[in-house]
Amino acid sequence: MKSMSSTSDKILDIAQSLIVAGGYNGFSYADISAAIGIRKASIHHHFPAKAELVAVLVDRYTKQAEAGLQSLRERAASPADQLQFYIDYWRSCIENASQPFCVCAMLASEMQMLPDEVASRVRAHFQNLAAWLTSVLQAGVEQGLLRLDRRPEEQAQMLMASVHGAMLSTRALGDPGLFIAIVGPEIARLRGA
Amino acid sequence: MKSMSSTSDKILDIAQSLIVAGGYNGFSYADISAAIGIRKASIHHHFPAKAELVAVLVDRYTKQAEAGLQSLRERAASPADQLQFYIDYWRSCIENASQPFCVCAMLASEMQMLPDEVASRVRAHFQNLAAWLTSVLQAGVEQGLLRLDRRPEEQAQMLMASVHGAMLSTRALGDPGLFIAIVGPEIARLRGA
DNA sequence: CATAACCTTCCTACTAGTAGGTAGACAAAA
DNA sequence: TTTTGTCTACCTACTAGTAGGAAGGTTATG
Repeated sequence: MKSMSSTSDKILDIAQSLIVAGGYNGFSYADISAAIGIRKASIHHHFPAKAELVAVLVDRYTKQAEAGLQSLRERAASPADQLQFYIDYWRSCIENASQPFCVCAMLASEMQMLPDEVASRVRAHFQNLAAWLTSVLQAGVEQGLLRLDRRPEEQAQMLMASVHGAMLSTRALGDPGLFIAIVGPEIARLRGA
Repeated sequence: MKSMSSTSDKILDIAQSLIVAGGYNGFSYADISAAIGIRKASIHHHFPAKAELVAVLVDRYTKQAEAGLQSLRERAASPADQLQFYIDYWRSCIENASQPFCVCAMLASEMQMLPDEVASRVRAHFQNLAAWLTSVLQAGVEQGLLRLDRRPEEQAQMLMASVHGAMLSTRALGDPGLFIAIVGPEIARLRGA
């Protein structure tokens, strides 16, 4: 059994952290090469083109996210707790700086100049996340645990925007605590103020 | 009387629209050159280095924004109306595609790899905007026109995040109507549900 | 007035360095 | 032996930035 991660996984890991830092145009094959001690040409062996690399990366990210959200749904007792765990996940990512921004949020800002194969996947992730939030909010309403003043799908979009906007302000102002200061009250209000 | 804009203004105009589309690393002197029919070297005459160009651009943007927000404060009758005009401004920018994203929000996402002279100015813009929103919310509370369930400065950060997040979702999902669908209810709730 | 000096703006032509990407050799493993 | 992964060496296109000069206007001086 080889528990070490494969080269292509390492490439994707580094590329992901570089994208989180600077977006699609903010990294190069040379950066990855330097980070994992492999030649540029070897990266091209695994991922012939940059657009393809990022498309695979977003696919992987979306799958991981979907699995995480799904398991959250199974483990967390109530819809309210599911929301809480969701934002707690991001809070810890931001506070320990392991991943201070969502890959797809980062790429979404550059949407207009992303290769089609990447842009469509980023859009899909937004749809997935909105759908998950919608269904959690919906369930919360049905169980009488959440109080919404809008339709679940609208409220889901509002919440998603709040989360992404909070990441942006956190980064712009360099204050890790700002994320939870923004998103926390939003969740609290949904719980029924 | 010369009503035509100067070359350096044209350079900044184009650079701004290119940054809105693709961020700091998403444009080059060659792009500007092609857009306004001037050689690259001539752009370097006006702005010796890219970091300087963008720093000047952000200064100009911040001044324009500050002037706009200030005049909004003087013209709009109530704090509630001031908020409404603020989001209406962005709604029209997004709907007619004249400027579908805030320059500083775009740059903020790349914060970690921005030259210092740019990063500090972007941070300043976030502080300015937060301060303006805070004071408007504060005034709304004092006049009994707005109902906040948090301190004005917290509520201002929440609103700012909502606006930026709404821009991001709008872009990611390619749905211009999404902006107002997200931000509208947020304002409505502040007005007192 | 004439003219010399200067300043601004733009140009052509260039540099060093980096981008993504390719060709082919080599070694090790299946 | 064929496949897989890595390498060296290279390519073309593009990056920011520089050197030096031409054209035109402005200002100072004779």
